[in-house]
Order: sequence, then structure tokens, then C-alpha cells
Amino acid sequence: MPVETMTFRKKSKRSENEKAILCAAEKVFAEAGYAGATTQLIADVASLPKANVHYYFKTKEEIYRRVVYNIFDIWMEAASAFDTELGPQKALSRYIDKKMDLSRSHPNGSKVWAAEIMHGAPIIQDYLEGQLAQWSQDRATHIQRWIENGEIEPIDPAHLLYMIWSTTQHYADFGHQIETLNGGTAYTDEQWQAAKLSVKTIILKGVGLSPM
Amino acid sequence: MPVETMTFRKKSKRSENEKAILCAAEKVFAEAGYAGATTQLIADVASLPKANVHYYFKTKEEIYRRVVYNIFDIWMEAASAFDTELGPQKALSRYIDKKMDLSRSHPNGSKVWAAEIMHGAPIIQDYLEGQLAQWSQDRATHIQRWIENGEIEPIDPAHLLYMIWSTTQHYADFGHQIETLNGGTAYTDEQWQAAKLSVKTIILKGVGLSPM
DNA sequence: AATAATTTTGACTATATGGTCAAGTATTGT
DNA sequence: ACAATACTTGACCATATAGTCAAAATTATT
Repeated sequence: MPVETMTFRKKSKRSENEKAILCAAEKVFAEAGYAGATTQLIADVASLPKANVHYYFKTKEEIYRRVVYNIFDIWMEAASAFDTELGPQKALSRYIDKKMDLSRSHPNGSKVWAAEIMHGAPIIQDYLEGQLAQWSQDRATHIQRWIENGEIEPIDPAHLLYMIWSTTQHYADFGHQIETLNGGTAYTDEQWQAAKLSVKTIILKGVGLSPM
Repeated sequence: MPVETMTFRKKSKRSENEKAILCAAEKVFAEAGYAGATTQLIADVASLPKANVHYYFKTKEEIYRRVVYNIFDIWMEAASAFDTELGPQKALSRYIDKKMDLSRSHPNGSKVWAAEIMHGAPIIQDYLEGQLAQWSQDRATHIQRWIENGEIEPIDPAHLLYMIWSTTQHYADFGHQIETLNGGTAYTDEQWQAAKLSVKTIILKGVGLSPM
């Protein structure tokens, strides 16, 4: 067996197990909260003995940090979908679409994120004060310009951003409630499409743009 | 000392301590989650010895149930502010106002509620399937009527309700993030007024109503 | 084949926590 | 004054859990 293959396998094993643990952890943290998530349960979900989990991650907090940072990366990428160069209609539409897609594809990540903020952002306070504040400030400036140019109605940019965040993330964080009100069944593709359209329609119209 | 006064004092002591414990518990549950909330910490916040807490409430779960039910009552009362008889503009305006007021006055309750839903509603699933489903169905019917009468634009009533819930509750659940983006200082009265106005403006305009 | 490095895992430990209890103190009723 | 009821509280216990460890097993390197 060639060396490269063995090296590949070695690396692969480590990264595969780490991935399995982080994936299991995201789910367990989302469903039970940080304190309620036991390393034993994370191990069970990852189909590994508990001691093996501690071989890859020193502490539960380290696992949690990694989970949060993963979400952070995904969200930062989504944030770039808010491309102000495209003008208000396209920029807002695409950003809302992207955020809705994330709520569907990463509901557990969204829940972990929400819990992290609700508990005072012990891990990602730096990000809130740094990158997020900067990003928000930048987008707010551009939104303000749209207002001055008469492209959208005058509204406080910050509240527009909050509305987009809250509404889109609601479909992940409160997915259980939505499912319950949907007769106990998860949204179909068509229902997700309808949800995205509804959100975009109300928000775009709400700032004076023609929907879509 | 007359009997009535003594009886009053006795009752008062119990209800005062219960109130202190539930108030402390709401805060602790909101900040640490169910599993992370220790009876010791609840006791400390309530300025009582831990054993005393267990004298008034048999188990931690019982305290939690009581906290959740309290929030439930408050929210049901707010739900009645959505009075469809008033027509779309007033009904929506008042409901949004009421929900925003609750986010400001009961941020911890809102967080506990959010966590309860995120964890699969172990305690209030019955409520979701019963009273909430019924209330939503009823309001959806009325909203549908507004649409048929041409009073508002055609939108899926469920998504309009979700948008109102998510946006208003965001100011409580993500209050820490909002405060951080506000330069680390809590909203003033004026800022809360502005937030309420922004939310109402976008949503009302979003469904084709003139704001306010 | 022999050696080294990496991974696996059961058994163990220290600690934190929910809950109990009994002995006390205060309050209320007669 | 006395009894009964309600409240207070330090000490205690059983259990759950994060994290350790050493020995075994597997995999890589020479």
C-alpha cells in the first residue's frame, strides 16, 4: 500500500471521527443545551465510546467551541450574499433566500447559535463586537444610501436587518412549533418555497420594493 | 393582632417566597438553560437557603413548569390583543405593540419560552397542539377574510403570524446581540419606541396597509 | 519482521447537584 | 400559657457526569 494512501487513511480517520463527533455534538447541544448535553450522549450519537471522544477533544467546552465556530463560518459566508452592489431588491432577496436555506439545512446550528446568544454569548462575544458589528455597520450605510436615493422607503437599517435575521431564523429555531401547527408534519419542498416567498414578499413590500 | 391580619401574613409569606423563587428561577433558567440552572443558584438569587426552595417546590421540574405556565398565561393575554373585530390595521398594530411591550418587560420569560420550544416543547406540547393551534387557525381565518375583502394583500396568514412572533420576540431573545450592536448599552425608551414603529411600519406596509 | 505511532476502550476518580431529613425557630390558634 | 402549624436551615446522601488512565489493539514506518 503506497505511503500517500496510508497517510490519507490516517488523516481521514481522524478527520472523519472529529466530523462525526462535531455533527453529533451540534445535534445534542441543540436539543439539550450546553449543560444538558452529556459527553456520553454525544458519544452515543456519534457511535463511539465516550473515552474516544475525549481522545479527540480534551473537554466538552472545546467541542462546543468548535461547533459554534463552524456555524459562525457558515453564517459569515451567508452574510456575503447580502451584496449591496446588486441594489436593494436583489441584495435583500438573495440574502433572505440564503438565510432561509440555512434555516432548512442547518436547523441545529441555528439553535445552538440562538442559545449561545441567549446565554450572553460567552464564546462569540468577540465576533459580535467585531465582525458582526462591522458587517452590520457597513450594510446599514448602504441601506441608508438606498433610502437617500429614494430606492426604498425610509426605515432604520438596523431594524430591517433584525427583521430579516429573526424571521428567517425562526423557521429553524421554532421549527418544532411550526411543524406542530402544520399538523405535525415537516415542511415539504413546496411549503419551504412558499415560506421563502412569503417572507420576501412582506419584507420587500415593507420597505417599498416590488416583491421579486 | 386580629385573625384576618395573621392569616394574611401567613399567606403572604408563602406567596411572597414562591414569587421570589419563581422570579429568580425565570432569570436563572433564561440565562443558564434548564439543565444548567442549579437549585442552589436559584436559591442564591432568591436569597434563600436551598433547602427552603425545596420546601416550597418539590422538584426543579416543578419550578420550571410553573415558570413556563406563568409565561404561557401572559402570552395568552397578549394574544387576545389581536382583536380581528378592529380591522387589520388596528388589530395588527395593537398586537405588535403588545408583543414588543412583552419583549421589553419579560425578556427572561421569552427566552425560557424559546428554549422550551427549541428543545421540543416537552412541557407545553399540549398547549401548542391545543390552544395555540386553535388561536392561530381562528386568526388565520379572519386574515383570509381581510384578503378576500381586499383589505390587505394576499399573503399566507400563517407566515404573517410567524413574522410577527419572530420579529417581536427577537428583541427579547437576542437582546444581548442587539445591545452589543447598540454600542453595549440597553435600549432607551426612545429606542424602544423607534423599534416598535419600525416593526409595525415594515409589516403593515408589507401586507399593503398604510403604516399607523 | 520489528518497531513506532496512533487509536480504541473499559474501568476508575473527583466533583457537582437534586433532593432528603431531622432538629430547630417562628407564627398562629385556643 | 399551651399546642399546633408553618417555616427555616445545616448536614447529609445517592447519583450523574466530566475527565483520566493504562493497557490493548490497530495502523504506519523502517
